[in-house]
Amino acid sequence: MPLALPKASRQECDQMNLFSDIRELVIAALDDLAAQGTLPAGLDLAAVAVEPPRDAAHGDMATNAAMVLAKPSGLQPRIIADALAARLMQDPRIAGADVAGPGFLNLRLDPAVWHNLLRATLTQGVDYGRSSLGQGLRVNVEFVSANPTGPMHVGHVRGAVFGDALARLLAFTGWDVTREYYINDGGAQVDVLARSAFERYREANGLEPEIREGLYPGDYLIPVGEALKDKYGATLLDQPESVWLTEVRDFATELMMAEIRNDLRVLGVEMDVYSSEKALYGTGKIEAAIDRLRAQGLIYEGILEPPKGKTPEDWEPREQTLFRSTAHGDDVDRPVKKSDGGWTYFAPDIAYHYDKVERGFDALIDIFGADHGGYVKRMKAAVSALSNGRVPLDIKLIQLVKLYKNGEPFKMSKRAGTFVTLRDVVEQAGADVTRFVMLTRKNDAALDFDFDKVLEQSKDNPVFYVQYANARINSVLRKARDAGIDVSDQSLLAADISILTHEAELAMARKIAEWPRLVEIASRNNEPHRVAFYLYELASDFHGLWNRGNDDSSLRFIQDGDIATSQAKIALARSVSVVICAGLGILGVTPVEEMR
RNA sequence: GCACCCAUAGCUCAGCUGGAUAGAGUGCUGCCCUCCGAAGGCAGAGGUCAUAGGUUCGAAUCCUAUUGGGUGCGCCA
Repeated sequence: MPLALPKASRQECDQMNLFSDIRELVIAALDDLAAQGTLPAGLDLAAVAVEPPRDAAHGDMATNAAMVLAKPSGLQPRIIADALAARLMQDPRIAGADVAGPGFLNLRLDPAVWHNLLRATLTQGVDYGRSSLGQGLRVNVEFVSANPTGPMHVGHVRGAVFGDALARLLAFTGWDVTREYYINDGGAQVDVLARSAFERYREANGLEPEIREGLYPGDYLIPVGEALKDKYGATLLDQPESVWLTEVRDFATELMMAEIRNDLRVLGVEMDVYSSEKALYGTGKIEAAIDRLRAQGLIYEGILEPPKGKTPEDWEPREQTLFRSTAHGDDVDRPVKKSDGGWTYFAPDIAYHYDKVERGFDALIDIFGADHGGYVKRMKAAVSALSNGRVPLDIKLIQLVKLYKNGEPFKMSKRAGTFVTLRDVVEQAGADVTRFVMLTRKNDAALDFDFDKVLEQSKDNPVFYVQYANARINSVLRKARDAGIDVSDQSLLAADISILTHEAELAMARKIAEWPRLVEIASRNNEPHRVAFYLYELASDFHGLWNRGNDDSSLRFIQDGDIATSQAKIALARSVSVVICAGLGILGVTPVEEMR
């Protein structure tokens, strides 16, 4: 959902996004050309872009202005490009402007631009790249929302990490973010939990548990049974289910949620709000949400067509209460009541999302497992109807994680109780590694998680590679300090950075300049994985520069006996470190200063 | 049958919401340690971006169809 921003606020808050700065320069130049009559007035400049060129040999930045304006202006791209180039050359920041290819204008920037950029990076620290893109609007990110029937397993981890990183990314780009967990404690599965826990309670009282088919067999319920015994002694043993079900259910659910909160904390995820499905029942909230839809003529009694080609055997036409989701883009209308008159799961979901709309959020994001892909359209339809199209809902589907150990697939069986828990993963791989690796794929692609590879210390492990770059930089800082060089950010800022003129060093600065732009793109698309990939590239460039120092000692960061030069070069390294720390911060990964 | 997601180098994947000669890692081939850290470095080979059309100055990217894979499709959440 791209948002148009007034120029003034952009300049105040996003001081050092070079790409938007130069784009504004290009736009201003085009306005001048229009004022002079070189270009027709009133052209739509929205499609004018300033981007990094694919090949660095083409220059520092490229703009497509001449090509996108050729048709609406009725002029040849070459004519526009030449005029624009001449106009841009009047700005001190532009050192060169060459027309190339089909009409690209390649810009070379004055080295002082890069030097300013490095100073800005050091000044702003890990706030470098922060923006006002979200304009302080309120966004609700709902994620994890695992059923409170057991500890979190590895399948939940990716959703948790993704949601948390997305929340951090949005906060970094100017959104007011609420992280929310929807507790599915209103359905039959929590009754199953209660019955399973009750068997463990009998076990704690010295009786033989009967873990019947359909109950949860996992050992994690044994402590729950013991806790029940501590609370109730033997008093529930001879009671019928009708007496204990509600109490045991609430008790067990609460313990499971405590467990889940703990698991999330281990991963470094803190929720702002926990919402309960159960709490929606009996309050009239579900009825109110349905009535709201009814008032729009979107609720009716009707009979659904059976799915074609694959009709369930026990299918029979049945009149049901339906939500006319097709009026808001869905393929078929969806039932909100079961045949026994109770709500379907969809009804409380509608009420829950209505509640989020009512709480005043400007945008909603749901993070679902890929197996819930079938609910995307109906959920969007519901939010569209409930908010009169005001509140956009983006739903990100998280694909499966395939576990590997020694290159072999690692099978999980829920029934045998041998699933890999979140705790297992974090204990073996560590929270930082787990988080980073989970973000090295886009959310809609399946991800392989190999316990051996993620702990490997080599170049093909992106976590290590990025951390290693930061550690190297800190190693330089330590060495410089030992050599008596002042490497505080203040004194680096005071250093004469303009002596950095080597093409490799300016290329490094160019990569740093991409950070604010990358963050913006990642945020607009709700794609935190882009941050992880950028960090890998940044680290790779840094390692490359480091290695060139092996052959060309003038590229080393510490120049013996030349404090001024050393400080300038260290300022560059320190800037890289700042961006790595900012990026890792978005991913929720702790930067390390030393490899062990 | 329908909907959604996916298809890019031998393998695992990026690819900037339409830009220039499609990029990394890994694997393969060949070089390189007296070196701020070789847990590496440099270079090379490797592509019909699943297929066929369309849209336009320009398509891996957008549209249509087809093929192949995944997920889901009333009384489970």
